[in-house]
Amino acid sequence: MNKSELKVISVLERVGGFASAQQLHQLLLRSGESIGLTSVYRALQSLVDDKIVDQLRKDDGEAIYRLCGEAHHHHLVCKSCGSTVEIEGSALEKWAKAMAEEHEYREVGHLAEVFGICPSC
Amino acid sequence: MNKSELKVISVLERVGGFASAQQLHQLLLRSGESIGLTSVYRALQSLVDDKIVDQLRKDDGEAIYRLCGEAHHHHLVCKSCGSTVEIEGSALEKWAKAMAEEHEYREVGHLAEVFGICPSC
DNA sequence: GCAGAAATGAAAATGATTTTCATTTCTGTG
DNA sequence: CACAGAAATGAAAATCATTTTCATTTCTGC
Repeated sequence: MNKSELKVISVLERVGGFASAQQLHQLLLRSGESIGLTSVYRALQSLVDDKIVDQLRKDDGEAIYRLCGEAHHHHLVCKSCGSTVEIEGSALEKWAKAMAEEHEYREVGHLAEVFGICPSC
Repeated sequence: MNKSELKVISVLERVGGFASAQQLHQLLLRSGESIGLTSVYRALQSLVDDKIVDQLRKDDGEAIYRLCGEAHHHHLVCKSCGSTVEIEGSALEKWAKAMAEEHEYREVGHLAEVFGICPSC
């Protein structure tokens, strides 16, 4: 855990939700920290790898990040307001793995989202 | 509905699942069609606007597309050659339903694909 | 204190996607 | 058919988030 990662974690705590790498960089600069955009990306990458930060994609493809202590998981996305809830996905992981093994696929990844209308919409 | 859109629809039918714009372009060229990458992007954009095609994002931010309204099933997609295998998804269906109920979401649907490298690649 | 390792960031590279723009194809009309 | 305006096409350039490179700085253990 190096300096950049600590800075990024602290700004993510302050934000309390999703933010893009560029936004986080701006916020850090504005609050007086000295850090390069490169280091923000590197820190985020490493935090994502360590499963300290959760990364997903906006519709336009830009990555957004938030703190998340949990293991790999998926989202329940509201079709109406766009709010997301983390959901538990171990059943899904098992399924994806089993399917891939059954057909002898290598380097397997998966993609899953559940859509619906949230209670408040 | 112009020529490019027809070509893109026909290749999407052939693929039967998700594919990126670049993959679709390659497939079209390989099957003897003459079409520019620009036109593939333009056609996809317009088909997405018309809700004929679904667009989503892989983890790396690349957009992938598939025809809407295809019978509901899931695929194991080869990242390298694009070939697909239909896979059994009842475990997944149950999972999606359970997650949605747990969070009181209504009108639930889901998307799931498993990616990997097929045995022959 | 010092050598080697790790971290840093500016600048260049990358790669998907979008835009520009000149050219080609289509469409309807007389 | 001819012809004008509209739509479609695609090559090349532009865009933009992200990654890589690489020279420099900071750390670490001895």
